[in-house]
Amino acid sequence: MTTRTRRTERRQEPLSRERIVGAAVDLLDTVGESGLTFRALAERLETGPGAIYWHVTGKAELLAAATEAVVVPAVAADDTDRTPQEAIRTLALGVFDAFDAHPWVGAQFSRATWRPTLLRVFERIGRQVQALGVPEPAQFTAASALMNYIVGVAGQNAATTRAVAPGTNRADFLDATAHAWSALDPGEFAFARGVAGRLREHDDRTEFAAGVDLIVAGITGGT
Amino acid sequence: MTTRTRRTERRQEPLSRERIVGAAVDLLDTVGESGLTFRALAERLETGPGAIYWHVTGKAELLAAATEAVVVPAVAADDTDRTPQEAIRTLALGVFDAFDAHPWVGAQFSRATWRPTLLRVFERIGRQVQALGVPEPAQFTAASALMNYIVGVAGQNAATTRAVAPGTNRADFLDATAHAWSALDPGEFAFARGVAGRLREHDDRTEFAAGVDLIVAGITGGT
DNA sequence: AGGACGCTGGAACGGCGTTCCAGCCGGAGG
DNA sequence: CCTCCGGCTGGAACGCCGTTCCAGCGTCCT
Repeated sequence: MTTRTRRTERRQEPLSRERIVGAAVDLLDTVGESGLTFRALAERLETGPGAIYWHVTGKAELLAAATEAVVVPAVAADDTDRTPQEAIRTLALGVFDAFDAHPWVGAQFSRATWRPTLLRVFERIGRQVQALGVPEPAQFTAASALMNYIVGVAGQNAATTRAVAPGTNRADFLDATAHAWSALDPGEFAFARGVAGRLREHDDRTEFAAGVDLIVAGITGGT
Repeated sequence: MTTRTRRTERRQEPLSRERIVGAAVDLLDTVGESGLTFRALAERLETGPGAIYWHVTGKAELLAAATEAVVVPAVAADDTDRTPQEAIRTLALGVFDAFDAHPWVGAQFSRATWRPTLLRVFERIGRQVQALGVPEPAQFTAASALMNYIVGVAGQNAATTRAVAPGTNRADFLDATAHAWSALDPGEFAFARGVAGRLREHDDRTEFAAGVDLIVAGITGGT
């Protein structure tokens, strides 16, 4: 039976930038940042490393494309029938959840190749700032502050929770951390020791959202 | 003249963890993150790569030690004779300036090896939060919010300004960015186009400090 | 039918982090 | 004084990485 009856699947579906970026996101999600390798990517796509370079220029562009593929949908929520405050909150939580689900994304925003993606986030935030009625001269500063807070704090949070070994649940991790803090030097780390117990009951996501609301309140005049 | 008259300089001052970390910081500052190589480090220390491993366990520990060497002095300012608000502001600007002077530090805080350093920052912030008179149940949340803002936003700012090619000055860079934004698609990037001109006159450091003040005001009750 | 070309994928290169180990060198013990 | 020993050194080597190169496949145009 050497004859192939099914001619339509020639060898496989052809390579494409989309398929490559998709496989890269998968690899980053499952094996982590160090697991994204041109060789591993080639194996998953059943090809050689060289073929990938026909579609992307190198690893930097690949990481940028993977970042964009994750972040852009997360900030593309529908705005209609929402107050600007609600829209900003939704957008912020979209970024937060995307960073949380794909811990490698936060690190990308500390590197140099993120610019187009960040500009998209800035644009969406800026439009809501306009809708808030912020006067034109203050719009740039207001949008910058919000964007820096959202991307910066969400990234910082993702870096913190990434320390959790995969498989352990959040409660166990917080328990272990609280225990470690309680054992710190009482002189040097008095404050951390004292608040160690609060670790168990706090909720990063809620506190992140509260921070967004606080900045929005500050922007709109605080009156 | 094959005889060595100077016997005192045997070969060099001996290797030590301190000297290695110092050279690593130098290398990171001058050549950037990709310039920190065990081979380059060995050459600068006039030794071989193997010798370095007697003093540090690997590159991860080396990066963590370099980060600590830069950040800890930056947050160790003298607190006496300051209001808590002033102390927090000074601390925040210390982190901001350290991240700005050593752009590779911000990226470290998105990775997994920063924990001891971050805890030191948290401790210092927490003590000032206590001094502000924040009630005990809210201290943890308040200190977390401040720390996340300070580290997150300072890191984000450092990543943005790092895009500047070394040698170009800030005004030229802002000019070029403003020009690029003005050329964006009017439909997709209406807001960014509109505020492009504001880029030239804004000051990241001042706006960062204003954000810190805003959060402090929110923490202390906002009355 | 034949040529051209987009696309493939395996081989190869230089450089990386890391490991290994032969040997140096200063001080403790005879 | 010599000898031995162990902390410390530094160069060689290993495996893996990103990237480049190129012979050849398949498809479409002429």
